[in-house]
Amino acid sequence: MARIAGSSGARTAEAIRRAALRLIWRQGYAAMNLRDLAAEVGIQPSSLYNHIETKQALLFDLVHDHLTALLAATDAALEAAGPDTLERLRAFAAHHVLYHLEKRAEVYIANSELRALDPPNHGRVVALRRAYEARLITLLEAGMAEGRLAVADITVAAYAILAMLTGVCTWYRPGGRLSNAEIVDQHVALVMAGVLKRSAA
Amino acid sequence: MARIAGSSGARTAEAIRRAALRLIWRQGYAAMNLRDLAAEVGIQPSSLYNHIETKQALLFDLVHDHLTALLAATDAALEAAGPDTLERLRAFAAHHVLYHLEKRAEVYIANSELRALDPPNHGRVVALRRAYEARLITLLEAGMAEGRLAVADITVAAYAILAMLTGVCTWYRPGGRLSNAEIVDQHVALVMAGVLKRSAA
Amino acid sequence: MARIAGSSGARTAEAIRRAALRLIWRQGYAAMNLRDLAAEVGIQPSSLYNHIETKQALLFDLVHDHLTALLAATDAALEAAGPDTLERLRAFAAHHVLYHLEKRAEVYIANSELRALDPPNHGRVVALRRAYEARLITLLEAGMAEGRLAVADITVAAYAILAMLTGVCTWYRPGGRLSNAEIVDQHVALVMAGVLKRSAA
Amino acid sequence: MARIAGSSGARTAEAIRRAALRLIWRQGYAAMNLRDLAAEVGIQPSSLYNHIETKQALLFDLVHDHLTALLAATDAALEAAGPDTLERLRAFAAHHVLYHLEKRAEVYIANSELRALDPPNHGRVVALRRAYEARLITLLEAGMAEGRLAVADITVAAYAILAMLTGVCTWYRPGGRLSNAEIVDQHVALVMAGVLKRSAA
DNA sequence: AATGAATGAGCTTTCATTCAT
DNA sequence: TATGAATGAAAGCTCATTCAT
Repeated sequence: MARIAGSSGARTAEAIRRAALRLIWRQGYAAMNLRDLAAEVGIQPSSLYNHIETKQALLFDLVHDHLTALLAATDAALEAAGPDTLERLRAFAAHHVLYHLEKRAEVYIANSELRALDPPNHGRVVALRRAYEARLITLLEAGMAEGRLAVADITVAAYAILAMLTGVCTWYRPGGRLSNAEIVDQHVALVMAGVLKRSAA
Repeated sequence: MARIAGSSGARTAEAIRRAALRLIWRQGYAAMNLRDLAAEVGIQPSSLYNHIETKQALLFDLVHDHLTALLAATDAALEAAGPDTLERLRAFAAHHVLYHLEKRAEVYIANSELRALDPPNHGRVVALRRAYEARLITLLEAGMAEGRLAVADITVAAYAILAMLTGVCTWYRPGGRLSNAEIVDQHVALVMAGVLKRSAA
Repeated sequence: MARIAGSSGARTAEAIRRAALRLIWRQGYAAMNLRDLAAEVGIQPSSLYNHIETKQALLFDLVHDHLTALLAATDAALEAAGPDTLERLRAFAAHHVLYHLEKRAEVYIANSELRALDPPNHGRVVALRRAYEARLITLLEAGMAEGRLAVADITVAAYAILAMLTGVCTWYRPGGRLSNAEIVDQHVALVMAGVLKRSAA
Repeated sequence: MARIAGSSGARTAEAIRRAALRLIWRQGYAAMNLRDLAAEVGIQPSSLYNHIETKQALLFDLVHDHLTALLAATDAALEAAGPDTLERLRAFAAHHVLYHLEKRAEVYIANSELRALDPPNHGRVVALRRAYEARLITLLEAGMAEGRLAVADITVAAYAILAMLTGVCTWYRPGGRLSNAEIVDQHVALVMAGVLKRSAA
């Protein structure tokens, strides 16, 4: 008899990814062990290998898939924001914060476990990150060219902005005092206040 | 690395701390192993135990000593800045960035290896971190009370600012295009632009 | 030793127990190391952990299982001896010697490695030992109450008898000059001569 | 200035022996470590080597000195008992128990840590033990020759008696319910009752 | 797809011992 | 006589991974 779709196998694979995400987020890649991962999923360690290639490949998949999805979602948000540079910048910041609020584990891992990737995987992931950062740098360059933004150094500003926006992952707890929208708005405001030419708001 | 000739105990202990700092920074606490640490110092793994209690105690010492030193240096910088709230805020931001530029390894470890501390050590370190964050929160509260700052939420602003300023550790490389002073100035400007009430600059 | 071909898990587990028994008997628990144990069984040291929890748990299992089996076998022997107190006492002594001749390793370990058990395990084993000693003490009390035994102090007598009977483990070598039956008989005779009231033989 | 007799050095050496005796008694030779021994004495581990040659030599000294002293004291007790075989046997048993009550640690170590001695040391100690056992065997042989004792096998009887008398070390606690004299008397009685020819008491 | 058993490499840590001071 | 620092060997145990079933 044929295996039904969404079968136990696929469900197990997805459970492994979810559990790995959580464990690596909390403990780090090196500190996570496959025993604990298997236990979390409710299978034996050896059974993991029906679904993953190696521990390293699992990490790469998680990071790679996250960055690919982030890039696609960002491009969609910029598209939706229309052609105006400041609108696109606001949209970038808002989307970044919101996405990062919702995918804290993925984000954290993609940032902090880069070093755990072996060289070939590392290269591919760094390329994706560069592509993402380029979205912001392009906007800052456009804003400068249009005379509507004022930053001393575009690269430094881009990294500072990304650091600030990403920082939300560190302290955010769902169900906290502030709504996601409030958090997003405040961060967008901080960014825009930091980069806008005084006369251009 | 070569054996440190005529190494007194104190010199070996310091070499261990320096090497551990570097290795944990690059690889993370869990991924660092004591064989490599010993090799870096030029001694046998068992000799480490003449100078450290355990790997865990070594991590705690590094984090604890860093946070204690940061707190002391920050208080000195604030003292030197005089009584004006905005001056003190600028001094805090400037000092934070400069200190973080110079102690990137310590900072990174103190931030990202908190989770590797066992519960008693974790508690003591978190208390120190809270004390440091309180320095900034106090300044923001004072600025708000004086009507010279405008932020929607002080806690969120504090964490966002700290995230941005600390982010410098991620990308800074000594000998890069910008001087430390330029990096500091730009970050101070970004912070002040973000929090100043428009009429109060 | 050679690899056990087609070893099922249970067979390996049993081989580990047998080898551990022998090694601990000869060298003591602290002096036995798991590398040697594994080599004796014909597996790698890490493979031991598919069958034991820890070295300490292995010791506890050996001691606990021995004492449980000894208690059960003793009760069966007493049952078979019928109701007469002196018959039961003879049966106890005979069974003790015979069992100890055949299980010298288990006995020795249970006696001399008590101190190597960690506190919780130690407590459980001591309770089993007390239960065993109580079998003899009960018989001596009954014999005294019936006026057929004469000992100055029942507890001292019980310990002295157990020490004497157990002492056989120290010097017995299978295939020696005396048959097991002769050794048993002589020890029973020594015990009975020591405790019988002169008029009651 | 000359070193005074009973100087700190000699006192340290004696303290080491006393502490080693206690630790080996409680934990066994293999489980005792020189760190703990040094701590017990109040010096650093490396300082032990001003007083002992090796851990192994320390064990040998303790065992050897004990057996030598035991032999000498036994011979003195037999001498004092006069020429009568039964008197000498009673004296032997009484002396054995009393000596063992008072030197429980030494006795235990000499019995159970034989296996921890390396071959040359082991041989020398076994010779001393044999010499001691020979004292009892000689008495039993004499008693048999005189027709006053009745045992099935002299060697078995000797080992059984020694096991019983030595067993006192296992359970004796100073300050217990019975006086040393009572314990001694009871054991002497058990021995004599076990070996006397019925008509010869 | 799942598993129990095995493995080799590696981990942190302990150990008895040495030696210059 | 005492010690702090060093060491090589070894300890118990964990790890990611393999493979026959």
